[in-house]
Amino acid sequence: MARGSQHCPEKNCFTCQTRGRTEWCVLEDEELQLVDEGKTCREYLPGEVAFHEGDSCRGVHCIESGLIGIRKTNANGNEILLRLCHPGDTMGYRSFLAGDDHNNTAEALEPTVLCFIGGNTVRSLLLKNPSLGLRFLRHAAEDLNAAEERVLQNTTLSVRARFAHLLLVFKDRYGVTGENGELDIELPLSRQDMAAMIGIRPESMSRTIRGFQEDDVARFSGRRVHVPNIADLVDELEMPEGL
Amino acid sequence: MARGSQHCPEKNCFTCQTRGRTEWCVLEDEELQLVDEGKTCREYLPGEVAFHEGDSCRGVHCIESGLIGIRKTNANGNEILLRLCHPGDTMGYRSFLAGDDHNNTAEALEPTVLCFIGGNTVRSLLLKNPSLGLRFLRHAAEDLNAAEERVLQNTTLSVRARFAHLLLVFKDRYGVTGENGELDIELPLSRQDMAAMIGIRPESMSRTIRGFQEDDVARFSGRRVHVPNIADLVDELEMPEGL
DNA sequence: CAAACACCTTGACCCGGGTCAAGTTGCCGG
DNA sequence: CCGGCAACTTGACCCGGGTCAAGGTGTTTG
Repeated sequence: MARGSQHCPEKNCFTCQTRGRTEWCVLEDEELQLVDEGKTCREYLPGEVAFHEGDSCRGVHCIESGLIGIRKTNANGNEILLRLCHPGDTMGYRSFLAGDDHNNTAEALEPTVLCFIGGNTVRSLLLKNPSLGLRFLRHAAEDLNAAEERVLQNTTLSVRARFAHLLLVFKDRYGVTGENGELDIELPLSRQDMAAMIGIRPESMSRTIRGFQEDDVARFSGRRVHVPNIADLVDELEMPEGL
Repeated sequence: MARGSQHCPEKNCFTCQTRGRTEWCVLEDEELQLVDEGKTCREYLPGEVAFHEGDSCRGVHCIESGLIGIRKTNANGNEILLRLCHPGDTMGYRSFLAGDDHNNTAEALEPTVLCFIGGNTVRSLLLKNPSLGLRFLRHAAEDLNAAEERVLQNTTLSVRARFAHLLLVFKDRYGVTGENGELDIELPLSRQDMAAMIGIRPESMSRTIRGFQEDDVARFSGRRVHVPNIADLVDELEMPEGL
């Protein structure tokens, strides 16, 4: 195991770039002070794990910078990548609130700085400021809709359609849209991690990519993707009915 | 469309059998009074729908008695049965809290009585009593874990394993366990609805059932299931590694 | 520079489950 | 008792994606 992890210069919640767009934006200065004093920051290198499935959940993690992948493994050793977490996202709040152990694994996919906020701090904040709870509730509701949507997608759509869908999701955060329906994306993931996101094997990922290139839906070069016409990508979502 | 739906004699929240085990158990008498006065009750016959995907969400529904199936449909017309809701369950709180339209459909699978609680009532309760919000938050967290678990199951397990899993889930609510590992279940669903639960076609459901019978894992007769040995059912979950 | 290692790609093969079509069974209304 | 309809079953066929095995490519390490 790489010895690259380390405590890093403490970050400051008051000047945190992302706070305005997160659950924590509802905190009063006095409450934020509590967070700021109680938190611990740490840097993770790619491949390092912030928490494992089964670890007891002692608080929540907030992403200051970087990229985290949430993985889940089943009894047979199969693994999928459930979702990506970006700066500003708070991780582990569900296990924490449900009073469970962590039920998935958080792994850094890029160099990442996490702030850990202990359970006692979170509990007292929830009591002090009920709107924080409502914020998390709203977030959980949205995540839940996304997860159920995904259950449907994974059981009904073909691999091609699922991959097209994934690219369209990446578009919003990692894509640049050209004037005439063109699209360029800088992929945040390796092929095998993309495969894990849509629940297939790396070999199938390769073949799907090849398929898209043969049909001129998209052109891949390393982590760069060029889509000549977004409409073609959208069409992939509705393939089943060939008429 | 059957004209069987009707307002039914109003139910009383104070004497409701299931309240003690639900989110609403944290309400003070005065608050419960609000719910009781503001709610509307209605009976639904099998096949009737309480709300459709896309309907605007004006409040939450609480199940007094009966059984509800939550369905979700995608753009290509494929449909799955996401989960079942039982007496005491509150439905629609996620769309309500996220401020979205309903994103799935609630259909009665048995004669069912629902109490509808309007959005204004819910909002004022959440403000009055923050622990209600925390209750729902906890519930959402649990649902989310279940949904993510299901994403994993559906993409990694075989149909046999998924069906075995479904039967084991039914065991808790609809099963009677015998002394020597025997198990009898009274299925709450038709075959096609079971198929929809694990994301397969009715034909595959039939074949899977036949497979279980041929291997003496379970015997099916209408909605009655007899499992000679629960251990065999559990083994089905771990098939992939045949060693 | 070479060796080692991860990641990716390709081919050959196979099988689980979807699809289509044709029955069967069971239930309900007249 | 019969006719009609929905749910269920069965068979034949096919194809998408998994699996296994063998390279290829690129990057880090000694």
